[in-house]
Amino acid sequence: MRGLHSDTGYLLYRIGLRSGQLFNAFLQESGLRLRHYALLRYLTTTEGALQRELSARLGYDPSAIVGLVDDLEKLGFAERRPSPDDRRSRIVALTENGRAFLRDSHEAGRRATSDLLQPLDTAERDTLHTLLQRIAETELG
Amino acid sequence: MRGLHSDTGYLLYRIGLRSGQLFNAFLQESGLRLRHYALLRYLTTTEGALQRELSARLGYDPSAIVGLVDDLEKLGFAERRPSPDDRRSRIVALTENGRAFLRDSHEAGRRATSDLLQPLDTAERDTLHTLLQRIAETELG
DNA sequence: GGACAATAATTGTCGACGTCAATAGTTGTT
DNA sequence: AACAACTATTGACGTCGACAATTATTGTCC
Repeated sequence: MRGLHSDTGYLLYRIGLRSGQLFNAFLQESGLRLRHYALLRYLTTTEGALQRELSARLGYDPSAIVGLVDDLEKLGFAERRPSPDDRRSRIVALTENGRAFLRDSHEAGRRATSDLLQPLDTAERDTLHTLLQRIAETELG
Repeated sequence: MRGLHSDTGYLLYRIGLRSGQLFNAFLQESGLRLRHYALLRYLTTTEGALQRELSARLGYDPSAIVGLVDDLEKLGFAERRPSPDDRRSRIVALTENGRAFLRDSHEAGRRATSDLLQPLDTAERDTLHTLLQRIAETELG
């Protein structure tokens, strides 16, 4: 029996942790964390999303979404709007400030991932990305 | 600008979290967690390791190693032996019970990873493993 | 139409985790 | 002999992810 590094699942766990650390390091100066950033970037794909939807798509607990949107609202990067057809729901949407922040930080974000994938050449990175996306589609929805 | 799922680093982060969850689920009945399991499996690769060495190889803080070895000692899966040439150090080694536990749980462990990698065929799993190992060598030592 | 289940957001709690500072005991150096 | 470096340990702190409970609102069913 060999060490755990022979196990793909464990490698994913370890490298995933490291990747989160790199993301958080690049976000540090902005006062955001990876989860805020993920939420912001998800908002770019939609006009506005219910918190419920954010929870499902990002894989965070609904209770976690509350605090994240609170923080983003305080920074002026996102806002809650009342839903026209359901007074329970609130629609979360990017603000202009949020869009500007994403534009400015885009390069730094790419660099975080690029650091991690440094040992791989371009073709290998593509391969890795494709394989991971297949897993993500099945496992994370 | 697209969502974060287009970013390989973020995918690694998300899938890594999921992998850790699957491992912990399979370990639940044994009372261990992924970190204990990783330590146990590392011990199979060596006659005995200083806690300092475990910290470096597994990427856990030295203070975390203390608690993990405590737990494993209580369960009888590992033991601390005095180091002959340095009274500061303790050598951590697998016990016979520890070896038996690893034998018994080996299949379940493989299944946890196999579940996660289900969307991939054998060749793709090999490819993924190779790429991850390249990253791990550079990033994790 | 009225009772009741289901849903959206929120609050609070809990254990696990990663990081860091501080300490005691031991060794190496000069 | 004095002092720096190292090993294991303890303790503290903030973050993170999972869960239970609550409030307000909507949908369903008889």
